[in-house]
Amino acid sequence: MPELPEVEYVARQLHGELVGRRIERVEVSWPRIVAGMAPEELAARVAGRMVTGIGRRGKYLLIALEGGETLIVHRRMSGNLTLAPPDAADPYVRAAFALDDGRRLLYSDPRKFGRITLAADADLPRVFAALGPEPLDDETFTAAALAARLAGTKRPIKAALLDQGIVAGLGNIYADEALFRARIHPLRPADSLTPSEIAALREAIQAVLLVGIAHGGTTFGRHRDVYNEAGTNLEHIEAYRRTGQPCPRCGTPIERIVVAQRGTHYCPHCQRMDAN
DNA sequence: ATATCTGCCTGCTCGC
DNA sequence: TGCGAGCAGGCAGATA
Repeated sequence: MPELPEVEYVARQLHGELVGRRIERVEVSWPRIVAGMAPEELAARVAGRMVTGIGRRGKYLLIALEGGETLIVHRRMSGNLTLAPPDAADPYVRAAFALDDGRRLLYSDPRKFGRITLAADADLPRVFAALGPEPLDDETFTAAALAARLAGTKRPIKAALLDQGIVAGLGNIYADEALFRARIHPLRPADSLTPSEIAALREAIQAVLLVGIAHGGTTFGRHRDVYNEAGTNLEHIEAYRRTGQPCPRCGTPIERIVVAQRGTHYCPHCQRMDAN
């Protein structure tokens, strides 16, 4: 699933490919992909505009357009953004952006969970008001800030990490990886973490995200980059979906439990319920 | 208000 | 071998 690293990697690629290009036309083949307005309205407001910048907030990809509006793309479970050659036949394309150089930026999504919308730049702070800090921003994502958001909630720490209001951009893969790296049991009540554990968790979150970005993201299922290439970060995954396989640190078989309705993978030896 | 549950979707895996 | 059931899971919206 596309999480922060998968979105960030694609954002960096798109920066080089799209900035300065003009979007001449938008074709939507699955109307519900467009959120907040009719597909025809989005198409009309985007057509003819030049791309002025690419950004990311949490798992949201931002395509800034001249005229003060920004396309917001969320790939959810199975969405990909690719610059396909003209003959590419993909039955899952839900929207296509025709560029002024003849290429097309395709949004492909079998599950149809993804969403594309358009917002005025002035409204972006309000659109993302509920999102927590960017985990790779050292100014806002401090140990103190993380501690403050975890205080007062007894939810399992795994559930808290999946809450985009606590920290933006983590999904099931990198939440499991961060907890494994920080040696924290996923069921630990969020408000029971010690200051040193919170500091370790913060470091672990940043580390697993940076490793993910460096390897083009984790391709477990369908994630592809802009050039339709799979990411190679699966080789660096230590816990997620490794049920029964040996822990890279101690050799104990990785276990799978369900936390907050989601498959959760951890080492029962390295990640104990009692605080370290 | 906060925390948990349901629906959205379809490709894939598993068991009979 | 074929087929149906169940799983995967981010997020909006509903419910407790």
